[in-house]
Amino acid sequence: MIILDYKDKRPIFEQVTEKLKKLICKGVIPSDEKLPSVRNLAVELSINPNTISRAYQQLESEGYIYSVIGKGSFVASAEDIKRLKSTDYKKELLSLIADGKAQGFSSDDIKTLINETVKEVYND
Amino acid sequence: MIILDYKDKRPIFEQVTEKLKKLICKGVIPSDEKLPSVRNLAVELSINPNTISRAYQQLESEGYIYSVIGKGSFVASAEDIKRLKSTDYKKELLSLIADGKAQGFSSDDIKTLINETVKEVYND
DNA sequence: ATAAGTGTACTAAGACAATTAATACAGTTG
DNA sequence: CAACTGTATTAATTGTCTTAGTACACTTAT
Repeated sequence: MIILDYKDKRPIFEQVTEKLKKLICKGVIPSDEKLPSVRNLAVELSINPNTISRAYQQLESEGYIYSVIGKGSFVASAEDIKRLKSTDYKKELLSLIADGKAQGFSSDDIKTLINETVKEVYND
Repeated sequence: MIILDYKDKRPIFEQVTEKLKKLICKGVIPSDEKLPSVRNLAVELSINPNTISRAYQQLESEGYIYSVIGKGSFVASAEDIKRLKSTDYKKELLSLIADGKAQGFSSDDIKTLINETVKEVYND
């Protein structure tokens, strides 16, 4: 389900956090579904359970999952995930477009670039 | 010209690299302009010359500047900067839009989100 | 020529974060 | 009761960042 990249210089717990987040956002792990246990995922990825725990705590602090002692960790509700996806994506988009403006791209420059890219990605 | 953020957990050389890159992309430091010397910028930022040197080498490896022993470091040509800005920006845009698609946003979803954001940023 | 200024390279040391290992606690489930 | 959950703590290790110091090769101005 997850493949770690040891060439990547970012911390492992951050990679795990990000990859789980993407799996959740893509719907691969549906809402209220149980995530692998801290210990099981640690074995699967051949890393320490503490590292998985840290990733889970990060995801919980961001609202993507909730953890219950004795039961496990679970993906947040569909409404929560939908809201998080939208706000997170908007935030990234805003940052990128603001950067573009700061670098001198005009409103039309940006729109053109974006339309080209959307066409590429969606093949239409 | 540059202010370091010691709350930021990223390495200092990375902050310096990024901030210089933005200054170059914004045209604050024009093409073929001489950058501050490794030692001068180190004094100005109260950090080690080695750290500045590492940032300059990073920028050179990406093509944003060129360094000459005995002379100094200089911003790349206008054509090079223009090309780098465009390709780098396209790369980020492509990554973000591909992510959006992977997360289930439709072509129209994306376009709507983007148009809203462009309006916000450019106030039109 | 000489001095000062340029980027670059190398080593040693210290600081810090990430990771691991081991153990323990509190709660749930069958 | 036994096996499983997430969480917490401590100690040790590892790797990267940063600094300090020194040195080299080159350019520029005096």
